[in-house]
Amino acid sequence: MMSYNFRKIEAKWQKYWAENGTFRASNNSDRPKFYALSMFPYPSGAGLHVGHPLGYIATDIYSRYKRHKGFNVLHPMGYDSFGLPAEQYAIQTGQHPAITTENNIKRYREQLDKLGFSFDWDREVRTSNPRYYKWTQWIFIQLFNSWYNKKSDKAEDIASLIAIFEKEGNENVEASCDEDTPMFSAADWNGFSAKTQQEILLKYRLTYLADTEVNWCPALGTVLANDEIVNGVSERGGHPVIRKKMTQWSMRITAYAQRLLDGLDKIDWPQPLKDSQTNWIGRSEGASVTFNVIPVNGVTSSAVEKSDTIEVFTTRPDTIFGASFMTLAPEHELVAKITTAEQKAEVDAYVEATAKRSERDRMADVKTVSGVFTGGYAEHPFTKEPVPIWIGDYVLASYGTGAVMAVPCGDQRDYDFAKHYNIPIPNIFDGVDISEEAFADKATTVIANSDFLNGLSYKDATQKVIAELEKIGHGEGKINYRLRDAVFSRQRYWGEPFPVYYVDGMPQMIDLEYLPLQLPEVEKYLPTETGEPPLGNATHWAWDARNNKVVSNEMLKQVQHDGHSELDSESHEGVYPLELNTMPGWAGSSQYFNRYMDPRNDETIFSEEAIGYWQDVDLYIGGSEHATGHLLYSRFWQKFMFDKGLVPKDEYAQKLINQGMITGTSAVVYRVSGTNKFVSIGLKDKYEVEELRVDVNLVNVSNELDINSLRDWQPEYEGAEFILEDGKYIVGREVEKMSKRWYNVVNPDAICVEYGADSLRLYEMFLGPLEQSKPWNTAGITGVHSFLKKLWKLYTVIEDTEPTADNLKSLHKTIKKVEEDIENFSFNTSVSTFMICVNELTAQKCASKAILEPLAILVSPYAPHIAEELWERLGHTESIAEAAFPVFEEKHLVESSKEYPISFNGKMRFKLELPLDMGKDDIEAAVLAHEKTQAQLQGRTPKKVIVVPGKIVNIVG
RNA sequence: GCCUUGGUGGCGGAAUUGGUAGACGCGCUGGAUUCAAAAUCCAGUUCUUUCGGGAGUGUGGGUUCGAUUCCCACCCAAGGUACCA
Repeated sequence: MMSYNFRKIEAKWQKYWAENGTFRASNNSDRPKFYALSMFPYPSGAGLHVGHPLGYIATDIYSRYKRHKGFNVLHPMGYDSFGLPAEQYAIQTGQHPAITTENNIKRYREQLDKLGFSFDWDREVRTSNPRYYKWTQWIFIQLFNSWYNKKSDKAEDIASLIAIFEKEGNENVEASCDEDTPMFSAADWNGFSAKTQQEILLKYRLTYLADTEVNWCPALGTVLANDEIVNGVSERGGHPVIRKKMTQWSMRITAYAQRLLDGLDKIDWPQPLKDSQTNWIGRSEGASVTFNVIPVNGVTSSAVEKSDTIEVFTTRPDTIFGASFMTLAPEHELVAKITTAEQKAEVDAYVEATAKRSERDRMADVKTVSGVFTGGYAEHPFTKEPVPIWIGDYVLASYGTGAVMAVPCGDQRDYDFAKHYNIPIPNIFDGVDISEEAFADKATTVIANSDFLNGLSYKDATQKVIAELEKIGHGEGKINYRLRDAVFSRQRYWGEPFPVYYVDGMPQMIDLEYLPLQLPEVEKYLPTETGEPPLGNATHWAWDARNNKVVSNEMLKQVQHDGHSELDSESHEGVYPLELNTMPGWAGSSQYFNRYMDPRNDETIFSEEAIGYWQDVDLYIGGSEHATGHLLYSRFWQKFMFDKGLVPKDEYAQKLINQGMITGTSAVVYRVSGTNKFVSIGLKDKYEVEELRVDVNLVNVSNELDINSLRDWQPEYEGAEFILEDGKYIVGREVEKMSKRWYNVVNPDAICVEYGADSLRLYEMFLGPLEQSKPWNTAGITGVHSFLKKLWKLYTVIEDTEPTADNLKSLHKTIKKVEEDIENFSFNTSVSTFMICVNELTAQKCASKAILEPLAILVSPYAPHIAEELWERLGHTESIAEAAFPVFEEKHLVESSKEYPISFNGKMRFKLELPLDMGKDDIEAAVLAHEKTQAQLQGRTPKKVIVVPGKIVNIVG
């Protein structure tokens, strides 16, 4: 038999699988279904590094295992191919993002193919493919045409809302809607103009237009995310950033806050991930309380009206009698109104200063207490005492109502504020000292100095005060969520276009049959000179609503408006401007898992048969960095789809696993300061040195640097001198994130060439538990590689002989362990188990087909190429992929004797072989009679002897 | 600060319901084979030791015949989150 030629074997079977469609999944089968999914990648220009396939390998092992177990397995792969890097590249080079993306996908595909995954490539999706994003646009339209009915607790068609409005107005409607939605009767509704009706409906739709405050960078012409801003200026370029209101599409995800929270109990997802979603949603129970603003004599801003109120949300309504002031966010709409003449200058200055700070800045600076008194007062709803109104930037406009009733004795922030500005701190807790800090322990709270709440606990007082508030019409129990509606517009080119055009400023959806609305070509990928998004550069970007097609912008009449030229939507009979924003990155990934079920369907997003058969994802593996992004938005869309009766499950992934990060092991060289001399690590302490990273690929297993290759690597090393130890240059090692800047990125390609995909797959699993992050060190791969060579050797002779008892024991031990491991996603321990098994069978000189055949199947999910080759060698003509998983039989593991560990006070001191059927007393006698026992005891009499038959003997004394 | 996860040899890690700590692999040491190297094979490899043994799973306590495993307090690291009313 030839040696293990993995290159030939792997190429052979990869070709075989592709040609035979081995992993093509059918949408109907008598076999039970199993849907295994890995998060699809963004195809970046850098290609895959060894960290990427970790999750894919795990999913692949599980998929292959399930196939052996008789399941009809769906295991698809695709690309999240809209995104910023391709657009950034286009801005720099002018190359169309579609071309960049296509090239990157090609490279990804080549790399993935080399790793031997059992993907059903016939089902590949790409979010940037019009045939795919047609359905992203379609879902957007579904959301637009829906509202959330809190009575039925689900999304309903907007038509049902209109019907209610026509019949009874909105008084009895309980819906998730904008805060500023006015009340109207049926008569009002029917009297509204069509445009007004549209405006009102927009306040209810699940996707809607709203003025949202964003971080606008005028120099870059785009909105920046919080983490793209550093110290108030853009991270790229250092341009100033301002807070600006922009009209943007939003997703009413808040409607689903409670259901997103409740759903977490039903799914088997990692606890940390559930926790971060729970925190993100941020449910808090409390009450909303309304304070009337007191008109003050001598207020220049006599705008204050009797009816002006401040609504606050509090989780501690029980402490309402301790409220000694109120604090509004500087942005609060009432600030200007209630500020008195004396305070105006100070307040204005404060408001302006706050506006300059980014939200992130404000939040990072927790220590500084700052605020200004407005001069205004509110009336305490119970005591009717005036309560001074302050503004302070510790109150965030975006949370709750942007106003708090400050109870300094019970809240540390309020306490600090009150201390700083000498505001009284009334104590409303019984027997508690608040001279040093606030008292916030709910559990031991006893209310005092609080009228009808005196003597009550937190719980009772809360209940009572809410009832009283409701009675006097000053508040009610309320649940508040931190979760905010998600902004869905991006001022970018490379994303899904909205299927939206505007008539008289009101958004209109393009009819389903004319989708997809394809991304237009543009000359430049930057914002326009007038600050419009890149799509504003398109010359062919207007909607002809009569012929239902995109037409040239020239069809739109230009009119003068407010002194500058604007598109007039009334012109040219039925030609209207199209939306210029595009959808965000998470749009395409929010339903891709369902689309895989029926990816070539152009009639519907997926057929009822397909979704009816596959139902949901059984196993989803991906990175934890998506915890509060993709994994929350996709749950939201799924619940919406469920409400619409489009999917049978309201949670799409039953089980989810986060694979850990693979960190890189950087190589460090030490340059003697001010010279071009490099000193080996063992000698570095004798010099003053700087640490520099060099390419890890220049270093061998023993941390020895290949100096000649280093000289070629970068010009700065060409003339370098090296101070060696024992004739070698030894580098230092540093474990850090795998990244180009540390030169520690390891590509799978070279490893596949040198050791093969099976070695790489095994090694990635062998590194450690799937969920944990662990350092990569290519050196260790020789261990699994030589295991594969030993495995190969084991099949040199194959005979039809009866297996020995030892053979069977080795095999069945392995079956049991490997099966348990796969079920528990403990793939690292399986690899050890295989090694042990092969070592044992080799020692036993096993050649029995009855052992080697099932062993090949066991190995096949992990190292599929070699398994196929061995399977063929065993005489099979069909792929091993569908071979039945071996069945574990206990009888082969039954032992007749046990090597008992004999411990003294819990410490094992020696071992003693005894029959397993020996009784407790006999064991005790045998152990006590043993000479080593006597030596241990040194004449003492044991106080106690614990015998656990089949396990252990412990002697106390 | 809060939440979560983790802390075991030189390194990655194992120990499934409390029962032989360090499986398996890397690296290292010695040996065989070889003209030599690679590859392969064999032996050893937690620390300590007066070679009998003793200590040992981040630290300190506790429960137990027995604790890496359970409980309490603390320390450290990684990730998430943060003036959330």
